[in-house]
Amino acid sequence: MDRSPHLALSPEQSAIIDWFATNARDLPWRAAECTPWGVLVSEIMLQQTPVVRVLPRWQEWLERWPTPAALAAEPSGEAVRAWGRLGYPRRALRLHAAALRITEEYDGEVPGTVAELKSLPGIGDYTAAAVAAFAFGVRATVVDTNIRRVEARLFSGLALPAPTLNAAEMALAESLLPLEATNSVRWNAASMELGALLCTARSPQCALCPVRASCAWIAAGEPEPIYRPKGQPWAGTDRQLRGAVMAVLRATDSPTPWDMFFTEPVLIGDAELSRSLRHLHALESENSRLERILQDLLQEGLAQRSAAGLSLPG
DNA sequence: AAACCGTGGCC
DNA sequence: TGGCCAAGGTT
Repeated sequence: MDRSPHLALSPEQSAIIDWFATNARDLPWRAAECTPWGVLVSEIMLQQTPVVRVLPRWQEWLERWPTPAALAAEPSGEAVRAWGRLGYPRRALRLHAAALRITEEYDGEVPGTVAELKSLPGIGDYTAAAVAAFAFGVRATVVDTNIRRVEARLFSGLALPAPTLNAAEMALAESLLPLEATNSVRWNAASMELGALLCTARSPQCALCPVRASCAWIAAGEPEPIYRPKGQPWAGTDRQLRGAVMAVLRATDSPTPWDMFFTEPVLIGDAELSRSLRHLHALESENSRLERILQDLLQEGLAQRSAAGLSLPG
């Protein structure tokens, strides 16, 4: 009662936070007993990856490596292998590197400030703010794709946020962040969840939205997006080839003979992967591209070479 | 700044 | 069916 006026939430913010209180998903990294390490692992896994795909991997990781020190004690290749098919395996490598830094420089405790978190590999603006807010209760401006979309529609009347995060969006997000820490965390989590569950990129469920009456996008007549998102090609790309090679390396503990990547048939892993790699190889009149890909993977530390062939670092 | 980096599900 | 999308980071 009787709070200072400048600490008050706007009606829209109160409505979204109230909606979150009864509609939030029961995700394990939101549990009270979840450690900062658990939050950090979840945030890395969730980068560009749907929740449903993350859930089983996150459970496995936290059981196997309940602390940063536990992960740091194993070779990075184990992290990459346990990453499974989450995609962007560099995330696993960087998370392992972050665990090493946390173990050595922070006595095994995940740091709790945005600046410290951002200095760790694989942690950028979003993840640093998210871990600080959700694991430590820090007032930090969390801006992810969901929050950007919610704020673009609700306050800017746009169908979608800009192609890349810009200064105006950041300023808007900062101006909206509640001053009091607990409320700021609630706002971050609630606006993100609204974007994930109702205010979705396609077919938003406005009928269920707690702030539909004050939504600038609805008021404007739900205009179409101003731009056309750039699609990312896949078939025949380096990414597809890298993915196929990584799948082969993940599937076995023993090094894959180097020549096996250039000769047919590739009989490692399951049949689907074998077909995939053979197909890609057949498309190449030269092997220079595959050679380059393998060198890239070696240089990045996603793979290591030995006399016996190529394998995950171990 | 724009391109690159995996994967799979959905309409 | 295939383009779009998913709690981004790095160069």
